[in-house]
Amino acid sequence: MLIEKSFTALKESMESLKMPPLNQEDSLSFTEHGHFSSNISFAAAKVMKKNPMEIALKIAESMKGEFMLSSSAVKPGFINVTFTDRALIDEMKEIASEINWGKKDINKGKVNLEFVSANPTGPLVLVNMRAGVAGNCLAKIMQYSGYDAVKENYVNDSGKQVHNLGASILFHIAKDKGEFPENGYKGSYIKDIAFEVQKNHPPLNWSEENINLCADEGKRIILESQKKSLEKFHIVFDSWVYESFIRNEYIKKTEEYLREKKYIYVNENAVFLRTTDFGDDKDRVIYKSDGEMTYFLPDIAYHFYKAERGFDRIIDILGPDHHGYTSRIKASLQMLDKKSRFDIIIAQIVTLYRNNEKYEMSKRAGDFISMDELAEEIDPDVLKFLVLSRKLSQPFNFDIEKAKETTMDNPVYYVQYAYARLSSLMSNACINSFSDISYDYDSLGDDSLRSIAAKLLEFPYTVYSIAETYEIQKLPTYIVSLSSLIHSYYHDNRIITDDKKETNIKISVLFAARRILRTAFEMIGITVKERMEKNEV
RNA sequence: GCCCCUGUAGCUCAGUGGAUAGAGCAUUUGUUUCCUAAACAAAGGGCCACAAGUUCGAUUCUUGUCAGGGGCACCA
Repeated sequence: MLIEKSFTALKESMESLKMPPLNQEDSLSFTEHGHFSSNISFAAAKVMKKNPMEIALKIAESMKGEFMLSSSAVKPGFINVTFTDRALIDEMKEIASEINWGKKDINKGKVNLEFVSANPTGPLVLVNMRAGVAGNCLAKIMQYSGYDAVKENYVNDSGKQVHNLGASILFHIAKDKGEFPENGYKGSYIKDIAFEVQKNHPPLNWSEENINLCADEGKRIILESQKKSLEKFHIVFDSWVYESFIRNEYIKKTEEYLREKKYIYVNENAVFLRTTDFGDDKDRVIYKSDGEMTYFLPDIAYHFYKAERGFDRIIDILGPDHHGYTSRIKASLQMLDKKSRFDIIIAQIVTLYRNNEKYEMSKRAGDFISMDELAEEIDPDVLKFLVLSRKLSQPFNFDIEKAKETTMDNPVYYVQYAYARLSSLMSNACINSFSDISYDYDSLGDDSLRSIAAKLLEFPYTVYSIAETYEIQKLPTYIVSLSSLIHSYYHDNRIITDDKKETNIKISVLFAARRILRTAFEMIGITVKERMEKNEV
């Protein structure tokens, strides 16, 4: 890859000048001043205590490589490199011919990516959709960047909330029922489940045993429907971990370990964990004074289980309600003394508006819009693109009516249209694969075509950076800006002409652009359309 | 009270320790050629909340102020 070659040239230049070794990748930026820009001279200037401009001049002068048209030092000390057309054309060929162009083939380690992890007590809601789409996308980004990513869903299938679910269901069945359970679930789906359970069982009276039976049936039915909801968005997991399994297999082990390490103490009959030793603002209870276990211990045990499976990195994408929860889970992971890197990403709240009015939601009261219902109103492709375009750590507000009204101006159609235009060109020009294109010429002709070619070089680096920073919105931003270049070029230029050579030159770049678009679409999970169906709006 | 997040164009939001701060929508104007205007081009619109500090340089980092949002548990 050209950018790799540039790094090498930069490194060799700095070595020959006896400059300190610095991480070149950190200093990479893509600007309009060249195909490759670096501000490494500023970093070097700090270490060497010299003028950055002076350093930049030396580096620019000594950088070597036949792929470079020029390398220059500018103003305060930037280094800009411009590639030759010949080198860009060779790069277009690489993109076209290598199926996984840009994908890192070195193994950077195993990653566990946990997301969604909803309680099996009701339909998945909007923030689950947000986290699901983001997690799915992030896993693909990690894989492209050289990581071996495992997508995991944790199911809280035991504990109090499941008991409440069972009681809420049985309430609609048992004749001798009492009051509606405190903290019970009120959604209408509960009645549907109750009806289902009633069909398969003899009349049930109010008893602990029957509550558990209803809970089991409820969990099963809800999990099935959650899976279906996820499938609508093509969210698929590699691994499902059940809390019941963790409770049986890992709680004891974890507790013994923590006790041995003396992180546990008793105060007023309650059992505490010294999370303050690792930065939490207060110690947390793992057994209440009535002897009941809190949810915290199974969660630690679950992370113990994760760490034990040899992941180099563990990532949790959590909902907004876990905001105050991150410091204690991080503390507990440090207690386990595993060397895995551990990151928590909070997927912020999704708030719906209808005609500028906020739509208040409460899951427990049964008043909410599920991700299924939303998918019925708005095309999942549109939702995915919208959701991924916003920073995950920021609250996401949008108006359903507006999202429907403005479909004409929706960015997802914009980018799909760019792809469809390219596909049409390829079929008109009878190009089925890169072998139909000739790459034996030395000029790209004009700057607008050159800038599309240069934009393609950015793609892998955009992806790699997301794998480290989790700023997924950079991918949609990239796709939109590439699409914009394509639309603009398409509008201004006739691509297929009688001049075979010129046609071929244009096609060589556009074929590669189409390749990159396709890879990017697959990463964010939107449909790749060879042609657009005209919408009646 | 304590903690976290946010404040960038009329609106919804990107972005960055550096080279002229961007996009979409909205407004005004112009452009229809392979997949079609679901597109392109141009114009207007900004004390990057405010103030101080850090340095060669801050919209970006630090602190404070003001404003908005979210979270605090022997609930899950």
